[in-house]
Amino acid sequence: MKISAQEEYGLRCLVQLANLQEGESLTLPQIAEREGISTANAGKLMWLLNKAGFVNSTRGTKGGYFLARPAGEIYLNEIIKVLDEDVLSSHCDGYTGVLDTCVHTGDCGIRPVIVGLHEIVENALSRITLSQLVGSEKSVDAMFHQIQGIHRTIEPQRL
Amino acid sequence: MKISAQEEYGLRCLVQLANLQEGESLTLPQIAEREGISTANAGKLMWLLNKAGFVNSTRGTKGGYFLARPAGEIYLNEIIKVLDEDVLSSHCDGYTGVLDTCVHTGDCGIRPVIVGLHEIVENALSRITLSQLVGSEKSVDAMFHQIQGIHRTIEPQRL
DNA sequence: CACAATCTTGACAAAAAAATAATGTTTTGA
DNA sequence: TCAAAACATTATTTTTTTGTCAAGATTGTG
Repeated sequence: MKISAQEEYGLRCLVQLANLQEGESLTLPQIAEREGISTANAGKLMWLLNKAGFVNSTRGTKGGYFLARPAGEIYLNEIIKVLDEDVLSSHCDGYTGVLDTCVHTGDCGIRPVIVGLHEIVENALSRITLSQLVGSEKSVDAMFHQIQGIHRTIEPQRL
Repeated sequence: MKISAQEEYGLRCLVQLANLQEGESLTLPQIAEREGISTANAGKLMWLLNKAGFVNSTRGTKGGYFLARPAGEIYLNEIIKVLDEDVLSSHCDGYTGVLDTCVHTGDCGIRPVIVGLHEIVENALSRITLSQLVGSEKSVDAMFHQIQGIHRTIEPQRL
């Protein structure tokens, strides 16, 4: 179970915009440089996020991207759902092996686990807004664990 | 965030073996048929699971696969870690964009969220054994939610 | 012992995802 | 008005993930 490239980079681009002051915006080359991705890739991601209503843009010189809503009102579960194209709702159609429909269509012992995991993740993400990701790693870590009620004994560090 | 094909099919194959009585085993064609996947694919998955120590096999006529340990002693988090190749530990090296290292190596605001999500999932999976997946969908669903302490108002159903 | 059933393993092909390229449209300002 | 800067959209290429194939190795059976 892992985060896709689209989720990772899309979220990171949004955090960049969440860092801006009212009235400011970022161009594609600026976003691309700040995240270490290509301008073309940034363009595609922002196009997606624009279509989904998370960001707005203005064209022409002095143009750029900015959040369509206050960062404090954008929850991570909404973002992930768009960037991941709501993968749960098509799960059973996606793993049918060589057949047309999954052999476990009737009564499936692992489906509750898949659904349950997604519920858990969705639930965790639905408690976090974009604005809560703008601080330092340490502060975000503390926020996350406070909200989720998990306690850790070691310091967060590079993986 | 989604389950990979390897995780899905690998887990399903293990559940098939968990259904067996002591002394029984399943051949690759049998596993393949029961899961609706090709024999070749089943072979690859079982090879992986064998290497990881979850199953044992005997060759020749009357050969086949069986669990290396009692199903009640095999936890889902161990299985997923093998089938997913422990993706968390290489996360930061995997999303470096066009650069050699991630721009957020020093202080990263979203890393705690990624790590935290994996902790949550890992924690949920570490409470479930293979033997708990052998029942009906309804019973597995009840088990899952009882263990995780989550309550749902709607019935589980096909996605 | 020979043969058939079975697992093992590495190479290869197909499909999906990700990234890039190309082309077009809009806006600003000299 | 025209050129430059910027976004918008679709097509193409590249990379990664999945799945398949084929040749080899092992074991049981008659």
